[in-house]
Amino acid sequence: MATRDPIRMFRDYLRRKGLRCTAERDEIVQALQRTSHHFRVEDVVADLAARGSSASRATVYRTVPLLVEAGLLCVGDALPGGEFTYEFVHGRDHHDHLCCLRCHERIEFAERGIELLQIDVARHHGYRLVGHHLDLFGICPKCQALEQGGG
Amino acid sequence: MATRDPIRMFRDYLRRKGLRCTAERDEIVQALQRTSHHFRVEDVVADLAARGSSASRATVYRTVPLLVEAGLLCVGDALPGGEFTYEFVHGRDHHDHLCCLRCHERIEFAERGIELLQIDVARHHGYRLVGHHLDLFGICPKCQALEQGGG
DNA sequence: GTGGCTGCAAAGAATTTGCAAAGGG
DNA sequence: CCCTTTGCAAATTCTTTGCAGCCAC
Repeated sequence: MATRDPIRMFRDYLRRKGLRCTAERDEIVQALQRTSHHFRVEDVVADLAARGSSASRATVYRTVPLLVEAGLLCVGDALPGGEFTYEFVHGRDHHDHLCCLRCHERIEFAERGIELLQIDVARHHGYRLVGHHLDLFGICPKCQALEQGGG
Repeated sequence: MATRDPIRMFRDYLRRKGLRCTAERDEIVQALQRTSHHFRVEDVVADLAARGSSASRATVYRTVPLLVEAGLLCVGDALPGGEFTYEFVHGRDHHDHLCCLRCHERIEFAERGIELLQIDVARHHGYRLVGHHLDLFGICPKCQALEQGGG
């Protein structure tokens, strides 16, 4: 397994960018590993606070964009109020998402057929495909039921 | 051209849901047609204000989620500060994007096969599919050539 | 030793909400 | 008529920012 330590990956990224490796940044990455797979920034803040970490809310907010750029996080969908969800993508197989517009349930799926067609599209345009980002939006079964019941 | 009138599409949606067709909601859809293809909620608010529309900011915010669910709008990228961009989708004129990571060329494409598979995925999970957001990332032919030349 | 990083708390924005009045079906 | 929708503006909530001291390099 080539799964590398995410803390190390982030440090490598920071060094490449001439930024500094700090205890706070390490702690934030550790928090990502403890937090649920799909999470909000506030979840990380809460986790750190509960552990008595020295990393503050502001530092978390300042670090998240770096983590996204480093490839450790993906931006997910938005919650009412404009808050974002993120996904910790380190060391996991690629997958796409099916999201409920109502309750924001987030189902992961991998569809070989779609990926193959993507390769076709890229090739048709002469592109060498590197990656993709696919979100499907819809209404989940539960919310559909509520709808008919009189939601 | 099979493109249906978006106002009518929205009204149909509202009726299906037992919601009401109002002048304000019509005006918001009209504003979408005037606003640039990718826009922010505040752009719509500004457009309506400039026209002296009776639709207020609150109403716009309350209507946008309905438009997304109705399939007339797609959620686009997020801006710093948590603000969203939206995209006005004309019925079946929907398209996805193929982006070059080097030169940021942005090609639009529509691949029926992918869309059909998406419907399958959604159905398999019991979801009613409303929309999707797909970006392919790669290297365009020109940049590939430069690469080999010694980029 | 230097320049980036951090915490704190207040500022800044975007979005939501409550309530009474107006209007669609 | 009943129930949804609306406007207004305050409230809520997420995110950014300014500054002084600390710390990685």
